[in-house]
Amino acid sequence: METSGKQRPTMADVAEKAGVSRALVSIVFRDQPGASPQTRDRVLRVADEIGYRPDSAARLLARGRSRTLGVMFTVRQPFHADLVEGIYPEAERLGYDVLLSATAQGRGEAKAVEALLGHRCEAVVLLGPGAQPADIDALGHRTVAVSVGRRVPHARVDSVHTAEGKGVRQAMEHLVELGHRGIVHIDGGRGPGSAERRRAYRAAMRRHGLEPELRVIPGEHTEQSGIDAGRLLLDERDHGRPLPTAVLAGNDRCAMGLLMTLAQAGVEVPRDLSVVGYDDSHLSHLMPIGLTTVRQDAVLMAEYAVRFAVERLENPVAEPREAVLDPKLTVRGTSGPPPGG
Amino acid sequence: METSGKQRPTMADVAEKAGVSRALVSIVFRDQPGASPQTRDRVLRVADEIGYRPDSAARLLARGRSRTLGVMFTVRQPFHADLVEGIYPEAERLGYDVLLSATAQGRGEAKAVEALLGHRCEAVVLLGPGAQPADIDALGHRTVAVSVGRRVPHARVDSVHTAEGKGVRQAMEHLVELGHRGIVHIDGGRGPGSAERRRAYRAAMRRHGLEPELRVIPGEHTEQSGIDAGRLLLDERDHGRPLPTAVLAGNDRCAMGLLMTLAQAGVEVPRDLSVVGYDDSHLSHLMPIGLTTVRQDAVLMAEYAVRFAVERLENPVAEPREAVLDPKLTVRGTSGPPPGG
DNA sequence: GTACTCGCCTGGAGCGTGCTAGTAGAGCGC
DNA sequence: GCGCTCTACTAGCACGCTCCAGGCGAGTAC
Repeated sequence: METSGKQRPTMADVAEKAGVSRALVSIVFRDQPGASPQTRDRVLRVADEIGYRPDSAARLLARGRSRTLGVMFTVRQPFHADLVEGIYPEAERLGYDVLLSATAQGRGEAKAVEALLGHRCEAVVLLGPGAQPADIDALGHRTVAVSVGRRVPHARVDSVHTAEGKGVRQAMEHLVELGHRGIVHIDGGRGPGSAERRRAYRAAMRRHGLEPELRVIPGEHTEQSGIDAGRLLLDERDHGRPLPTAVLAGNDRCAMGLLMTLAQAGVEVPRDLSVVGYDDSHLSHLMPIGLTTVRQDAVLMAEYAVRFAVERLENPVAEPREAVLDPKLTVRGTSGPPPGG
Repeated sequence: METSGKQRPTMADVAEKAGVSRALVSIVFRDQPGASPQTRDRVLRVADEIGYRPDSAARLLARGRSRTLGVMFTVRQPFHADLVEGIYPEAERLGYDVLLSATAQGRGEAKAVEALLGHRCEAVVLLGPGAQPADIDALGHRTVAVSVGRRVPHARVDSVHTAEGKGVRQAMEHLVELGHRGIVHIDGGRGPGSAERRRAYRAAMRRHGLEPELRVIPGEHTEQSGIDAGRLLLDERDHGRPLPTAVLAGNDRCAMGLLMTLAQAGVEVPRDLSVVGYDDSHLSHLMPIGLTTVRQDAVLMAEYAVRFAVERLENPVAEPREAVLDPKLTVRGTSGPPPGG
């Protein structure tokens, strides 16, 4: 079997071998009317035989449109993985191709987006973008863009996110009902949704008359942040300050870091301390007792994002839209009544 | 500011505005000799002004080569994230573009690879492929392919993996030296490298005269698998069978699941039980006490993979190559002397 | 002077598709 | 016979770029 060095077969090859014109092959492959069933069959058979596969570059160049959606994401965010898994099927359903571009060390968001645009993506879906609102707005002017997990108020982009306030409120109600008063929040810094979550936490504490107990530990959406916060709390305990009875983490990753630190220090969850996360990424199910968390429906968010992008492509002048999904508290094993309660 | 409906600017636009030919613009953008510094400047300035960005589809179509590497990966594998982060810079260094295609629910490896080939990737890098060797071989005949983390003995693909046996051996020496005898292995099922790791575990147990203690718990490379194994062990303990004193997990994810289960059950690591992982993915650093694990150098593996792909593109008839990297045991906090030792 | 090289630049032929306009042939009504 | 429609098909340009074969002017060697 001859192997390499071969040119990949083109439409012309198929056309010649099937004894038809290139245009006819094109028609067959686009599933358009204008070819008899017999010819259709023959063309497809020949194509399969010689291993022909339409060249998306040429195709893309020829028709004006690429029908491709670019997705910018961060490799290490489990929640992004959930979103990506949701984006693929919905895009396929609407006849769009998906191109992924990851941010990474030495490859910032700008670079990742450039790569997507260079590949002629018609729209860009940004998963939890950390860029300045002004930059996002600028991008929205250059192309169709959708921000997922972060609202960008006055920018020319659609956005999909959850009602952060509502989610936090549910979590706080849950904890307060269990009897908690000393509830600490580890926040997500400049991460998507953090500001809203922080605000809602503060409001909930005030509403329940717990203002004296209000405390926000600065953090970010990483495991390390949870670990750091955990160490801080344990350290303080060793110096006389009692542990809070519950912690509302910035997201699941942060909660996981915290849980590990606590476990290693012999603090039993939820007996000694309750922990609530945010996202309901796949991580949450992994804990043997399960992480109590605020569920953001990744699949639904992904579907909205794709649909927004596609619809805006069809009607570019529409006003920016915003989908605000209802989060839902998912009570699992890491929350319970406070020690003395 | 006018926004949408605009055609994206082309080379011709830049050429006209700069008062030169299209070919000259092309030269400037490819950074090739044949343009004076002044002209170069002017062209670049004009291009920037009108927001020109070379169209990679057209570019790709025009030169025969796409200079694009396709990467198939699994969104949820942290180690893949590490690899992807290593692939980007190396590919860029060698002048290649990177396209990612994820496997996901309802999107198998075949589909992911098809997408890459449709986009004219010259080579495909498979991260931990689970496909049949025959299929991988077939792919290797159709295009340049590199398998990472899994050797595919008689196939026409290059591969990069670590000397699994060596890594396991180091881990086992470490545990035995600490005084462990009851060492259990949770294996990785059909996951990449699992067979070799399992074999090396068995050999090591025999070599140290621990054959009676030899035990392999079937698993896979997921957190869930670690959780299940942990539950199994705890369950057995409750029915009288003593816990092993050490567990060699199939990979880090598995180890993490196990650790969580243990922590929740009050089993203290490493006092009551030592745990060793495999991969040294970012997870490992996250534990407060750190996970003892066998380090696979993701960056180095990524570099090899990219280089193999590129070199084979230049010389397609070369014999398949195999890079076997030395893993290195990284002792952190989850391993220590056995309870009675 | 001629002959040559060298640096800077242009014209035009592709690359593999999509798509529009058009053709050949069959069928039908008159 | 003619004119019409309909199906099955084809010719050829366009897409935005690369790259090759030059061209033009200035410098250099003889």
